[in-house]
Amino acid sequence: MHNQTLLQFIKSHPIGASLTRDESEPYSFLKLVAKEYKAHSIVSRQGEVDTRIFIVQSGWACLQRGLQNGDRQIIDTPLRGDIIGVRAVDGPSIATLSAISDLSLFEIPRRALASATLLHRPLGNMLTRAIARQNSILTEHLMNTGRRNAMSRTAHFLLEMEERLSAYGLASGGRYECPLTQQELADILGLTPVHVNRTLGELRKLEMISFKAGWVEVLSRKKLVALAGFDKEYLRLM
Amino acid sequence: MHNQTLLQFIKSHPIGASLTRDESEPYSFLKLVAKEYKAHSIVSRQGEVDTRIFIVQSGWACLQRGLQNGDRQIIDTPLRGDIIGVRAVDGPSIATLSAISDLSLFEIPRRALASATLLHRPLGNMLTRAIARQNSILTEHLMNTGRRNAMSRTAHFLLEMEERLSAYGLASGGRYECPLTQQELADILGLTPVHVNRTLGELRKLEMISFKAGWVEVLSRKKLVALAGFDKEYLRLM
DNA sequence: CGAGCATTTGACACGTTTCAATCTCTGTGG
DNA sequence: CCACAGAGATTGAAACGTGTCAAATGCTCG
Repeated sequence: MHNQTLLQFIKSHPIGASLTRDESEPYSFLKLVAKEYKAHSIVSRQGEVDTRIFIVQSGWACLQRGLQNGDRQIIDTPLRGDIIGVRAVDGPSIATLSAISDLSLFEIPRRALASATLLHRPLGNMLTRAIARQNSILTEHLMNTGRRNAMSRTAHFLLEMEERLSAYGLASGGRYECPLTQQELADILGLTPVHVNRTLGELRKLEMISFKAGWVEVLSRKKLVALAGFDKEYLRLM
Repeated sequence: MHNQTLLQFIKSHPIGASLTRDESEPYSFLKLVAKEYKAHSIVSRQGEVDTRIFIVQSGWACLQRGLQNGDRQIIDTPLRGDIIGVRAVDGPSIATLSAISDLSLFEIPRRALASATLLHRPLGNMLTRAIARQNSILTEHLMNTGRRNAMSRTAHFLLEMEERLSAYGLASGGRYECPLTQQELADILGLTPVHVNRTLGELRKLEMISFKAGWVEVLSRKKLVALAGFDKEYLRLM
């Protein structure tokens, strides 16, 4: 099923489920229409004004910000259920949103979401919590680039992805599909593609992880968690 | 004046001012009491449950997160008007909140803020925007540690602080008080104190900035902005 | 089958860290 | 009011992790 109402979405969302008590559905008119994007296509460009809010229905998105010299940093890879595009003000976008894999997005005009918020209080609550969680994720990402070396940084990221995907049943037995190229991984981790390659090789040699043909498999969670200093608390949804 | 109501605060806040239209003040009972903390004291510890929300009235706060090996990353240095402690869930805190300078904080139980939100819609709106702005700041911080070298990273941070302080008239003529030690700067920038020292020395030699005796002065904004690739758009409040 | 992109590997360069010593403040007690 | 203690700032030399450049190999899709 590709289309649904916002209320249906909220109920199905890990954050929203616990918040939705009354069933008045005053804004069930707010239909969510899924829009499909091909892998590598651009949804919204840094610097351009875009007042839409997106919610990932399926696929891997990519939120990145570029420097003048052409370097870029990938801020996050939003996955199913993640909300994108909540900016404080009606100004140009801070980052570019694109599709890593084929991507399906719900699209809501910011204004419509704001009105819906006024009609249904838990929605605003949910929004706030969703952004607060993004904050946690960003914080940990910052820890990564600021204070962890290539090995534990990479390990940490791969564990985070597994945890986030698990919340939607998209990972099992430590195995998940990951369409990221090593170049993209580098832009996430603040490293060079070459060094990412060596790091992955090292992790493979230590039998901690396998990453090939678009699939990641955690071989030794224990070793990996120790190396990364990973504590999933920051990802908690409820 | 040290104490005020939440409504008064919102009206005086750059974000809130534009949002507050009706004057019904249904929650004027929500008194903000400023609490004073000595420099270097700890307000709230990483890993402990703390359901308070803080708003900086004056001074420099420090939000940091520690690694097992003892390293730490300073996530942000909240300044006047900044809101701290909005976490998605009632779990242990992600980071430690402490005082860099003498610090004055408003303190609100999360629950009280949530109720106030239900009574006065613009408040929730303001909260959302405040967190969204933190998100922008975090994003840029991530760019810094991920993709900028020591020189432009340092330059960028010093420009950001000037911009943020300016919003409250706490910087003028490119000059502002900055109680940060080089050790703390290092933990913000993801560098070593030694290297921060060399970097500041270099910036001084290039006549871009002066930083001594707790005061920062931008000597050549033009050169600094070019070096940092600084664009203040991400800090916009309204 | 070939084109083009992603991965892998090697050698070397460079930015940042590490370790250790010295210097400069600033506040304090005698 | 001066001397001292302790923290922060500064400097140097060497080590180390990551980046750079370039070439080779392996995939995947038309």
